[in-house]
Amino acid sequence: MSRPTIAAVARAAGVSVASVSRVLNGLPATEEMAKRVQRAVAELGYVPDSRARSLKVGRTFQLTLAVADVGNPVYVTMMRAVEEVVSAAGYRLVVTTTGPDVVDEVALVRGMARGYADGLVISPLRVDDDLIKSIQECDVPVVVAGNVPAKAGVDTVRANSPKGILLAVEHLLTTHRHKVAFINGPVDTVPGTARAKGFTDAMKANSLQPVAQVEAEDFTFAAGRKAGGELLDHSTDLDAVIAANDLLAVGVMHELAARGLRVPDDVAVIGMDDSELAEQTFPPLTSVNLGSAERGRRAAELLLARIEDDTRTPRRIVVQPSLSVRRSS
Amino acid sequence: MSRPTIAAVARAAGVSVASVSRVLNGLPATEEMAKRVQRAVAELGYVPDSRARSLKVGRTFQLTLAVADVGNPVYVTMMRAVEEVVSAAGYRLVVTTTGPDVVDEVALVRGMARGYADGLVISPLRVDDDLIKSIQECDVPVVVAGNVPAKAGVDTVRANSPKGILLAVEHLLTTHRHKVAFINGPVDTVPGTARAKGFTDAMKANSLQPVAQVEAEDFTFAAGRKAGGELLDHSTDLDAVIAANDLLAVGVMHELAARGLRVPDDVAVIGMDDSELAEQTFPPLTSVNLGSAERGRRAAELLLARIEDDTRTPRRIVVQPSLSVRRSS
DNA sequence: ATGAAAGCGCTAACAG
DNA sequence: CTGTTAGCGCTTTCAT
Repeated sequence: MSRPTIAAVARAAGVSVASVSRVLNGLPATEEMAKRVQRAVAELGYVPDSRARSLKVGRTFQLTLAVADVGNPVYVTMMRAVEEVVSAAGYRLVVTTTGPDVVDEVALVRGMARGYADGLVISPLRVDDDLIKSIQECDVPVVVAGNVPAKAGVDTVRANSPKGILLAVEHLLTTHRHKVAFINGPVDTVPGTARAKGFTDAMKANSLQPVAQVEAEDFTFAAGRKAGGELLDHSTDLDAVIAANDLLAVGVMHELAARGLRVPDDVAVIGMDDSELAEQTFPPLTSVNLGSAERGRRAAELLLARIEDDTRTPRRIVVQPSLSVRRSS
Repeated sequence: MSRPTIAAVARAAGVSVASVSRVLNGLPATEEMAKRVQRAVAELGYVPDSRARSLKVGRTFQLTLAVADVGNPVYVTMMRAVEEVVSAAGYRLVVTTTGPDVVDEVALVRGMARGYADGLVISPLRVDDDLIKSIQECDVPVVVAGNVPAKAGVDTVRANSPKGILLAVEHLLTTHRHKVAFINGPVDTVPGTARAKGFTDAMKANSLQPVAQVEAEDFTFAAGRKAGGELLDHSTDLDAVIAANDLLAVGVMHELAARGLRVPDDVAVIGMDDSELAEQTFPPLTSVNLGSAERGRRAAELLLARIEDDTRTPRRIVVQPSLSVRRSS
């Protein structure tokens, strides 16, 4: 038994489909009319078909947030922020996972093209020309939470991770830590590149020589632990490590513990993202707050604005970092 | 400039829209025809409109997973499992958040009714008659990952948390811990109820007297910490605490540490869910594995099966727990 | 093998 | 204020 359509409701109420549609959309109608329609709707358990509706009006009232890995706590912060903004604006938010590969990101943007949602916020791990092209060609607005070249002409809101790393390095100096190592994620990713450069610059700016710099396989806990192992196999003389995100940081904290090194007494550890994990771990993790919540909020606002007016010139927002000092440093 | 439609492609290729549709859907056509269509598609950058398509064929090839809180790591485990199964079956998975209230859950199921997706896996925190009714009336299949009455006649896959708690209690006995307290989440939730009963039964079965039983405000880290504080304010003589999920467990671990109590030396801590957080925290958390991954997988399979055949009798799967012993106990 | 045309369920002119 | 009707973009008979 199939669902009732608007025609069934109209028949049941003894009115035209147009009138049903009007009542449902709050357009002017007599008391009497509204009553009849509402009763018929209730009786039949009628629910409008969102596809048909959006096919006609051209909008789905759905927005998509695409992230690389739902297991990364930084994304839950961002998700919460985006959700808050878009639902206040009357949109439903759905989240999808892209995975780590560009091709999947491109496929997502392409597929988004028609009908799935009215807009997309994407936080890509890797960016290439294909991705940028697919974003430009996408017929629904997309804003990227991350870094793409200015000439791409797309709305972006990104973090300032070099500045964030500078904050971390300076904090370490303040606490008399000079022998600092860096655990990065893959350098062929957008955040990986930015952080590699940021670390190098920050060290140079403070006339510090890096103890070591190791590249984890991805931005996960397991990779962090493994990279921490590699680091400690080679460099024993260090008193601080900065990790490219919180998951990585927690991974090295475990490896440190496994080798009998205490945090922060022997080695200070600083993460990045200041995600919920940072306060949940033990000791609580000092972490560079890259403004994930604000980035999510701003990205959502940008998206909403562009849906409103597609002709506005693309904006590039960068949100500034701060340091959340906890007990690991 | 609006997107090309199938009509534009047909015009560009000098063929009929029907032929374009056929080629795109892999139906028989001459080489020549296929070539022309494909070139036109490529030139115009044509992407089919999924709404129009699904309006016609009645399917969206999209499935939805609805969870209460994306910040709860147990859901990421489940999400990953669901994703794997449904994407292998050619569906796209989207995730939405319901929040903690039943009304929102109901609204979601109702709204799902037409056009958003071909099916729904929902993991409800709270269940009432309205929710069950909306699930039964929903015109797309929905399977619930959680506990609803058998008479509701819906596909479910749930955990056996009483059994899980029994495992935890027995493990504590083995390690000579007898003074055990329980931190539960809200008892007006599905998992809260099950776990309250499970704890009481497990203690009774082992002739143990609970030291205390406190109810946190929700299943979050912050609530766990707060509840831990309440617990420790009143009960000083305890050597183990079981928490209703990992987030809660980590919260009490922090409160324990704040009061100078060591884990596991002074107090053993056991969580539930065996989420990624359990191995990330320090010391790594012993946790009852409630089979989140398997539940996700089975739920997805059930959904797929029901989409295939809506007449099959509802199944109720329960997956058995195991204990992941780590260093916190 | 291909084209013409009907229609999926809905909204928005346009009449009345 | 209400009803009739033309499509939104697509797939799918039904002819050819």
